[in-house]
Amino acid sequence: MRKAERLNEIVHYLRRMHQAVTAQTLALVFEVSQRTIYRDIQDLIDTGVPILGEAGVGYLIDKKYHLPPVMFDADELEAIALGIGMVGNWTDKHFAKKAQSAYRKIQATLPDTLINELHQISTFSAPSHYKIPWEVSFSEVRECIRRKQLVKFTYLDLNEQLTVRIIRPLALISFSPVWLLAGWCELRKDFRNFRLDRIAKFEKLERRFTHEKDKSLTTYLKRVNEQEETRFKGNDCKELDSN
Amino acid sequence: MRKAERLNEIVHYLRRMHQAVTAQTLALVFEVSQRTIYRDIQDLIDTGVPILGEAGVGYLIDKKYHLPPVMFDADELEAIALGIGMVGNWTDKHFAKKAQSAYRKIQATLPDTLINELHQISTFSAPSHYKIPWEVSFSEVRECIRRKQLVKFTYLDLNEQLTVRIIRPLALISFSPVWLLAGWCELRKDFRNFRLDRIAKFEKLERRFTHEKDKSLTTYLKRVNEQEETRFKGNDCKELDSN
DNA sequence: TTGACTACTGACAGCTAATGTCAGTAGTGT
DNA sequence: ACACTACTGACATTAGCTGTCAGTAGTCAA
Repeated sequence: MRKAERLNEIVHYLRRMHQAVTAQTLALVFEVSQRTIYRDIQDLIDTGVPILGEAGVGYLIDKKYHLPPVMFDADELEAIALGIGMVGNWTDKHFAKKAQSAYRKIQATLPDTLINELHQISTFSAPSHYKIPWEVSFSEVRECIRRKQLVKFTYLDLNEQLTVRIIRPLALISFSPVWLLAGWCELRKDFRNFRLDRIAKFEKLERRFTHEKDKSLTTYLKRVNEQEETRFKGNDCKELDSN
Repeated sequence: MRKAERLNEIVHYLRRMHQAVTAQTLALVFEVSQRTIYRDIQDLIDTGVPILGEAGVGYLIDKKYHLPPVMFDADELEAIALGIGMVGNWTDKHFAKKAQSAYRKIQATLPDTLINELHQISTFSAPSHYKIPWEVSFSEVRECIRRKQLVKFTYLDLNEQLTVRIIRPLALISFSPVWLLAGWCELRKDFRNFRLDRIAKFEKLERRFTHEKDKSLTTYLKRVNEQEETRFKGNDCKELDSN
């Protein structure tokens, strides 16, 4: 069953990438050897999937390729419902509402057989008492990220030092009881994380910033991944705090 | 390669036929045993293809069940993605996989305009260092809930007392760093919560239980809600532990 | 032109997962 | 009651999937 699944996934993967994808990338994503990817691609082409391979470039799929009808299974529904619930418990009202409306849209398309499954869902998320409250508006921060708008705030670091920061907001990261705002700090000229619950006097600045590769989210995530790989586990949350 | 191809062909075959097709027919057409057909159909259903099987009749595919002809907006997509991420970080591998595959199915139906939004998602969930590990298999517990199968285990309560419990498992509840198994305790003749990380020697019993209203999840949830309303906030997790 | 990067092929050993057989349970329609 | 069907479990066999290694050839940029 592994192969059949993978073939499907490869098609989906290629469809949602807009650029060429190399066999090496696919091999990493699907955790198989490149040789296997080459065989898979060949099999897909043999069965009529319009994949184009070019040496030195990678693979491209013709978007027009038509996919078979698909539905969620019971487990997938349960996973989605749980995810929606967690979002509701860990973000703000606005975001929770969006999660709910997405969920309703999904429900609306379900056939009767699956609606019954919904009533049997037995995995929930409860609002946690461990939740650490924050002052800044979650949705406001998200808006600044979207609009590439510089933000300014005072930050109380774990050494209880107060500093004023101006940063390019890049992402909000849920780190269990706390939320982190990841950004490029204009003061330190480097990436930094800030705990939402330690941010005060949050304000949007008029100034927007433009995409710069070495100050982008992609670069940041890449760096974090590299760090993860080269250190042992068992650290606590403190290390993620900024200074 | 035979199987992957056959799975595709079966879908197309069922779509062409407008009446029910028996497993025997499929077995003849594809020159495999009926047993293999049954397995294939199961695999297809597992991946979300809406095939309906009826004893005495045969198989039908429902063409209506194309996935959400639904338009999500950018926020909804972000909320779903975040939820899926949280599920991945807080449950087990099996469940996380299901969440992922659901997400991919949603992605597969998105029009190009929305696919661009996916690349701009900036709200994530990081695997938490606060996560408290548990011994029992998350998926195994879920299976017992589904199958209404009694379970037995030893439980270490917060007073460090060890007891052996036999319960009707009703639901898994995420309570931030810990997961709780909610159930009807056959020993105490009442509803109880058990922290997954304090459960040991988990075993499924042969005996199944039948639905009894006053021992059901619905009743339990109703009771919890009533309790919530009549007490103040600020309690910590201890109260949810059982004894 | 060179060098880096890529697609692609063949061979082979090891092993995973697909398959058929058999035997049984349970639902459907006549 | 009966024929017909979907569906499940166990088990031995083997087909085919996989990784590794080694090599050819196309693409692109400097």
